[in-house]
Amino acid sequence: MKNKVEKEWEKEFDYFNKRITPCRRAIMEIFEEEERHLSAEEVYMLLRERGEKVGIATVYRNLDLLSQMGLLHRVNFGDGREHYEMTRVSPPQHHHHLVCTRCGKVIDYSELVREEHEFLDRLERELSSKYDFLIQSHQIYFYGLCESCRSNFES
Amino acid sequence: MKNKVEKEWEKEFDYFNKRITPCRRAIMEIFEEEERHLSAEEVYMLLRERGEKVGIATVYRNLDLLSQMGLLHRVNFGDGREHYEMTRVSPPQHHHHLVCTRCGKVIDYSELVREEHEFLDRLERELSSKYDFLIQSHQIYFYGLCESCRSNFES
DNA sequence: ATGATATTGATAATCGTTATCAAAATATTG
DNA sequence: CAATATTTTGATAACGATTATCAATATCAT
Ligand SMILES: [Mn+2]
Ligand SMILES: [Mn+2]
Ligand SMILES: [Zn+2]
Ligand SMILES: [Zn+2]
Repeated sequence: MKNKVEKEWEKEFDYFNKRITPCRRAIMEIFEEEERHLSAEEVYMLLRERGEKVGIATVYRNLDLLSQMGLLHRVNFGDGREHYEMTRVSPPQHHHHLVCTRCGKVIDYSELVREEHEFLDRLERELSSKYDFLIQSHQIYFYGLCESCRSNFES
Repeated sequence: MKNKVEKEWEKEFDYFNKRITPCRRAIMEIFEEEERHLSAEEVYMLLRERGEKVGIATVYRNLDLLSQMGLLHRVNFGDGREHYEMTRVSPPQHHHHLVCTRCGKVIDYSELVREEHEFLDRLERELSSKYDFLIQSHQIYFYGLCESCRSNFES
């Protein structure tokens, strides 16, 4: 009886007619374990640490695929490379980002999600009708200076 | 009497101890005329059309400088290159962006700025104190499908 | 003018990402 | 199972945006 516990995301592969390859599974597991934003290069390194032998091109390909499937979120913090993070549905982990423009530090926040939802709902309705635009997702970025960058501020 | 009308942004160069070179002036004028998002390459082309002979490296350098000075906004629509737009203060033109994930089209919107301001003020206060983070700016992106991409949707 | 400093242009280098294409893995068919 | 079709992969070349280098030029302060 191979009653394997199916992970949430496994059914998505069926839906998209994609195979759950060792590489893809490993990438998903990495994002489940590491709870942070990872670049393609970082994912590649973590895969090798696990003993998975994969090419960097495949990592890029699969990060792309997983993003299109909605299993990962692609985020851009302005440092010249893309980062990815897991799309968590249970528990929901809707959040946005504070980005320090000096040191690049990124902080996740999920304050006022209720109010955000309220505001964005209204806004989305407004924009959808006015611009005939189907809104599927949104991202909010705050830019500024983190605590340590402010204290080390001499110039 | 050379009572030249000083532009709003000219004093910023004083403040930052930077010189108003022909290249920098031309770039600012381009952004004043073209009311759109321009990539470095596009700015470079427009400069050459004007007869300004400048190197592409100088364009990159100055777009960077002008952004740091706050005269330009740097925006990223996920197409692999940075774009810039003028920071307009009078009249204030605070706005955000709708990005079509299929064709890349970008729409400026400034709906519900009042409500946005209200909400973001609260949020900023919350975040500033909780994370000891000095917030200086923010950007909101909506991703989805534009009208024409939705109608041409067959697959 | 003289010397110090800032800016520029040409071009090489860097670096993240994508394209290519043959080999390997996996699914489908008979 | 065997034969065939399809998907996925790895190695590596190519690409494209951006940055670094460095000598030449322009501008500033004395
Ligand atoms: Mn995050
Ligand atoms: Mn805009
Ligand atoms: Zn910082
Ligand atoms: Zn579109």
